[in-house]
Amino acid sequence: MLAQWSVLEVLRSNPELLKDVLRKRYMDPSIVDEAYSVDLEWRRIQVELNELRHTHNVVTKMIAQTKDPQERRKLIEEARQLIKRREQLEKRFKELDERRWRLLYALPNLIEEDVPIGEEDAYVPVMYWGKPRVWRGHEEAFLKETRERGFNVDYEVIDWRPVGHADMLENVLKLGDTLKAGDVAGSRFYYLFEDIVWLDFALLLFAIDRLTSKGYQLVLPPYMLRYKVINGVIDVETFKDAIYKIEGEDLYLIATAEHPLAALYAGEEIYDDELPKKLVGVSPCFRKEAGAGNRDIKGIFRVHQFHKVEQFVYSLPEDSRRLHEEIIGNAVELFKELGIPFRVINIPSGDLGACAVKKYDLEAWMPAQGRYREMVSASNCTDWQAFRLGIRLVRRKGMERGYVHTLNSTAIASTRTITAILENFQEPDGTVIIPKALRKYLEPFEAAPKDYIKPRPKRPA
RNA sequence: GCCGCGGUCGCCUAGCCUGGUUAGGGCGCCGGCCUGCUAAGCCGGUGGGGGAGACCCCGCGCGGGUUCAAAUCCCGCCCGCGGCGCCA
Repeated sequence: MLAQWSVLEVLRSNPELLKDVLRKRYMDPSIVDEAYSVDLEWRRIQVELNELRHTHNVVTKMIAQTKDPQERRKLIEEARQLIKRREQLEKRFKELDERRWRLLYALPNLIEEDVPIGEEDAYVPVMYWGKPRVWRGHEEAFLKETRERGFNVDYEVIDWRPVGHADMLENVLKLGDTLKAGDVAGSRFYYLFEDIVWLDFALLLFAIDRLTSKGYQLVLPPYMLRYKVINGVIDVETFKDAIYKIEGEDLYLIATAEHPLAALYAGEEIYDDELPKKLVGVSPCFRKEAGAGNRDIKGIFRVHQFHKVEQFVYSLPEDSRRLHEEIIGNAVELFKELGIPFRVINIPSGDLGACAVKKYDLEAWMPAQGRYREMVSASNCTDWQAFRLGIRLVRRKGMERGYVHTLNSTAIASTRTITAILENFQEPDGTVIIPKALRKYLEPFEAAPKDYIKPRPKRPA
């Protein structure tokens, strides 16, 4: 009993606690009872089966040493009888084993003590930053989200209502076309043109530059993964609602670089002196958005594909809390540099993904919508992914074994960040001021915009 | 896509043809002994699971099959290397 998964340990030692976790996540806790009894039965049968296997092994070895043909025949007959019994038990064990794995795979991670308990709206803001522009009509809602939550956020009241990002793209700047994209690919797809495309790449380079400067290692991962791998990284819900499958092949499009980055050390052992391993991945992301219904149907806030720079960290169990603060801190720095007003919230138990024990979201203020919207999500997955992917930790001292912890956080998601820029840096005449931090990444290109994006009379292409 | 060869413990490798010792050896790593210190040397450990424990089971890319018995034989798949073909 060496390397053990924390959830399995709790299942065995304190199933009531685990049931409580499920309840806090608004999941059916009865699965815990089932998993508990199946695991118990599985262990019991295993003892029995191992004994049978042992006696059979003993007889088999005797056969090998027996020269006398008479004696041999007798032993072989005895072995045959043992196999009959063994096979019956093995059939039961196999069923039980499959059922056990299904149940274990359905269990969510534990929950960190400081996670707010409740459904979606029970989130707790932990910081606000920037001086949001608040249209007069949104002032009340804004104060509700700030002052009433105990944060006195400095803001600027404006009398003109900013144009929403979708209209900005489509009708003011005329640098996006979701209607044509709808014709050729479907809703939630888009064409972007000229300045917006430059902006997309500049944002990615900006995030990559900042993170690699901090020592994060740059990775371009595969954009597709096998079932076995992707199943180790995400939970059923995400699978169902987010993942595209390649027809006729055992391949799935990644919904984020987190998936292939987590898989990078699948089935391997990592020595404690190599940790933490900090990675920054860049990739397109493909999402079905199956559960989204008509939410955010306009524009490019919630789309089937976008680019993202992702932070991913492999850590020692005792360091994962600190590194969780670090990666959300990195995202905070990026948004401060961009000058986009935001807040960070602590996601409540009911809204946590199954893999995470704790999650922070960074939400940007959206002046046209009059509310904060998710830009970044930072999760501490502890050993949940590592267990499923078999990423072991080996401690030099005593060669003790366990599982590493994994953490992930968005750095920049291109389209979402663009929506925040289009709304926050919009002037009354429709011009969009480009954040100074991006200048460096636009400078080398003659055709790229530098200081602002101007409205156009018509779509450029 | 086709043909050939290969995949063994953290890494390298033996074993496979010809089924049956405890999967042997080297390196690395951990612990101990020795030592004034270092080097060297010696002993043990170094995949997963179960059991309170003595121990036991499983594990040779993955999944099946044959057999009393499979790393070894057979079938399918995956991956790698070489060759051929095809394509940008």
